[in-house]
Amino acid sequence: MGKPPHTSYHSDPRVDALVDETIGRVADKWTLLVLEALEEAGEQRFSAIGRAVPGISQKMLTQTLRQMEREGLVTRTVHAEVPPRVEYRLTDLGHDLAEAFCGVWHWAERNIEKIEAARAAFDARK
Amino acid sequence: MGKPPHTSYHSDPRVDALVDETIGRVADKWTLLVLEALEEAGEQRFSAIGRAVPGISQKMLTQTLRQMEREGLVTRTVHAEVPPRVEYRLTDLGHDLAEAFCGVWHWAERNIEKIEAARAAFDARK
DNA sequence: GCCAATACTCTCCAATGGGAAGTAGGCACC
DNA sequence: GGTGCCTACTTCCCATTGGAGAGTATTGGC
Repeated sequence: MGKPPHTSYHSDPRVDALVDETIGRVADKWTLLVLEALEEAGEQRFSAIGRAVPGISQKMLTQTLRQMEREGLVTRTVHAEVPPRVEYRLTDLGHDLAEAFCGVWHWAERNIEKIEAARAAFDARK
Repeated sequence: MGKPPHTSYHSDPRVDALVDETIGRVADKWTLLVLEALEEAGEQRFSAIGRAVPGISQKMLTQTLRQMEREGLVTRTVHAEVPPRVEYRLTDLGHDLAEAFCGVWHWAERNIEKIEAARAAFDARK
């Protein structure tokens, strides 16, 4: 659909496309988890974020942080020391996004049991 | 981090892990976009969803819908007709998730310009 | 001189995703 | 009565992505 009339506040397909594209870049697992970690702990250094997001590889952490920096979600501050220290902090934009995702986080918390049940049922049926 | 004391309502690492895992399965580009499409248009058939989510391949649409069905986000109704007709509809759980993501959608709408500006600045700098 | 610490960066391999073609199954048309 | 046609998949092949793990740059401390 090019999105039907419906009760939307806009219907500009270019805006829709842009929003979709933005969502596509922002709504992936690692971005969301890193966002969460930074929102909870404030300014953090590279390796601390890595510990806060279990399962992420260094490569993906670097990549995710770079992308987030590019989108204006985090700032990156390099301290010229040895050993090196690089700190990441959410921008206002990043903070707003974290708050927007907060609802999803709560949804997940609230519904873990329902989801597990749905999966068990689905797996049993198939 | 095992998540510091902080003002959280829980601190059970197993719950955290489960939530992370759930987020990981639910927070991907295609799931979010399909969720959006179904939330906007109500019950929809396979190919209509495909048209509503520009860029998705049939394979990913099938896969995403199956996974969403498994998580209990959508119901799948097959009408034994020719040509076949399969309709997908959000469950209450799926509807709640769509509402939770609503904030993200609005955030994207509100901040497209800031994001574009941040990207332009980043690309110019580097 | 050598090691430790940190934030990457690179290389190799496995998994994922897109594109296009194939499948099932019954009805309409010639 | 064979030939398409319609729709929701499914399969195959190939390019891209992601993970594991090793390598790199820097410099103060032993």
